Amino acid sequence: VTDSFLAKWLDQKITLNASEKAALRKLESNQRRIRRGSLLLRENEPTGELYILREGWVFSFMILHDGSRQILRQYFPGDMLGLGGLTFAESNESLIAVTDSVVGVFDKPLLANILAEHPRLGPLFFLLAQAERAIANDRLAAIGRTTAKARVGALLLNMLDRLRMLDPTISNSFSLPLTQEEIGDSVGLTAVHVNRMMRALDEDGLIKRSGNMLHIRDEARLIRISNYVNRLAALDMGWLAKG
Amino acid sequence: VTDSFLAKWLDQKITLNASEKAALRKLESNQRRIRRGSLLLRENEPTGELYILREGWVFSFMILHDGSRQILRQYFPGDMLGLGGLTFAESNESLIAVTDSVVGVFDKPLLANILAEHPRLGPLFFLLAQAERAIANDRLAAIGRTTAKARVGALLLNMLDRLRMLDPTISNSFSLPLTQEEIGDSVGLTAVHVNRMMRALDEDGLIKRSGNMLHIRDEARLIRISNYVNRLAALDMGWLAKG
DNA sequence: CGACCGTTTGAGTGCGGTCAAAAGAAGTGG
DNA sequence: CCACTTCTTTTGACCGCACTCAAACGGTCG
Repeated sequence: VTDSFLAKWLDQKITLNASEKAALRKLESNQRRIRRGSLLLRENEPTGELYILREGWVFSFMILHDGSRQILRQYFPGDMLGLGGLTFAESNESLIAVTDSVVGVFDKPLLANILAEHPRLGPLFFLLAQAERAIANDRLAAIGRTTAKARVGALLLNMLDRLRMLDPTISNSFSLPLTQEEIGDSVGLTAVHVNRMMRALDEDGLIKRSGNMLHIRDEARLIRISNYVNRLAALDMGWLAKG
Repeated sequence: VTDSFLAKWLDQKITLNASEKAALRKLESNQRRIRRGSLLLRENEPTGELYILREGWVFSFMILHDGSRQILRQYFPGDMLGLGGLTFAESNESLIAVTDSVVGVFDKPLLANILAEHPRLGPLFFLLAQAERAIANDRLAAIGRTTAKARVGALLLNMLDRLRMLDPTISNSFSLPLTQEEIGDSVGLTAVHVNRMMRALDEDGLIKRSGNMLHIRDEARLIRISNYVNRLAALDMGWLAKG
C-alpha cells in the first residue's frame, strides 16, 4: 500500500500525525481499477461503498426526468467520492470515470470506526465539506447569473486550478478529456452552444485548443470575463487543532 | 438559556447524550436579535463569527461583478450559518434576515473546543454537511437544467418541506416572506419572469396566493412538473454511532 | 475502409430578459 | 389618522441569448 492521496492533500493544510495518516491509508488500501467510461456508482441504487480517487478523472451527475443530465462536480486525485450515500440509503448522484482511474474503496462501518478512533478527523472532514460548499456556491452563482461564455470560462479556470494543486509544474496548459457535451452538462448549456463559446474564447485570444490540449493564453482576462475566483488559494484550516 | 435548536433538530436523527446537548446549548447561549432586512454578515469581510438560527428566516447570497445577486440558500431555525468563514478568512457569502430573527453567536475557538471535547459531534457535523450538499445538488440541477416554472415550483416545495420539519402541523400553506425579486435571485430568474410563472402556477390550479400566504393546491402535480425530490424525508445518520 | 463519435457550422425558434409604466401595498413622518 | 414616499406586484411590447434541428466534417477504432 502506497501513501494516502487524501492524506497528502490534507497534510498541506494541517499537520497530521502518524496514526491519522495510517488511518487514512486504510481507507485507500482496497484499490480498484476503473475503465474509462464505466459507471462507478449508479443513481438511486442502494450502496454502502465510498471511494477516494487516486488516479484519473471522475465526475458525478444526475439524470432529470426529461432525460437531461446535470454534471455536479469534477473529481481529481485525493477527493472523496460517493458521499451522497453517507446520509441517504440511495445516492442521488452517479459517478462515471472520464479517464482510466484508480480508487480506494471503503464502506460506512470502516469510516465510522476511523472517525471514532481519530477525533480530529471528523472535524477536519467537516471543514473540508464546508470548503467544497463554498466552491459549489460559486458554481451555483455562475450557472444562475452569468452568461454562457463566462460559465465555460469559469469551468476551464477551475479545472486548471484543481490540476495545479496536484501538480505545481502545470502552468497554463492541460489535457481536457471532457467532450463539449460534458462541458455543457456541467454548466447548464447545450453542446452546440458550448462549441460556439469555445470558438469565441479562442477567437478572443483567451484560450488555444489543439487536440484535447487546452492552453489558457490570457488568464487574467479570462478570470475577469468569467467572474472567476480561485477559492482554493485561500483555504485555511489551521485554527482547528494544534495537535 | 433555553434548549438548543440545533440539538432538537439533530436529536431527531441520532440520539445525543446530555453532555453533547449541553455543548450545543453553549453554541447558542450568546443570543442576538436581528432586525428584518439587516445584514448579519457581509461578503469579503473578515469575520470569526458563526451563528445558529433560532427564530426567523435568513438567506445567504453573493453579489457578482455586474451587480446581480445570487441567493444561495434559505435558512430556518436550527440551521448553522456563516460556515463559509470556517475555511476562509473572508466569507464568500453575505447573510441577511428576511424576517426579525434571533441567532446564537459563537466563534471558531469555541467551536474547536467543543469539537475536541465531544468526538461524536465532528463526524455528525460532517454528515450534516453532506446532507446539505445533496440538497444543493438538486438545486444546481434545477437551475442548470429545468424550466423557469419548474424552478419556482421546486423552490416553493422545498420551503414547504423545510417548514414542515419544524412544525408538523403545517399542511399545505405557509407565509412566504420573500419578494418575487428574491425568489428570482434564488433560482436564477428575473423578478418579472417570476411573476409570470407564479401567475401561471396559480392559473394551472397548482398554487393559490393571498397576501403573502401561499397555498399549495395540488402538491403531487406540482412535484411532478417541478422535478422535485424531498431529500429530507430519507435522511439517515443512525449508522454513525451507537453511543 | 466503414462505422461511430465528437466537433463545427448554419438557419430558424422560443424562453426568459429588458424596458417601461401603472396599480397596489406598506412604511414613515407630521 | 392622513399624506407622502417607497417598495412590490402586475402587465405589455419588444429583444436577444441560448436552444433546436439539421447537415457536413474530422478523427479514431475495430
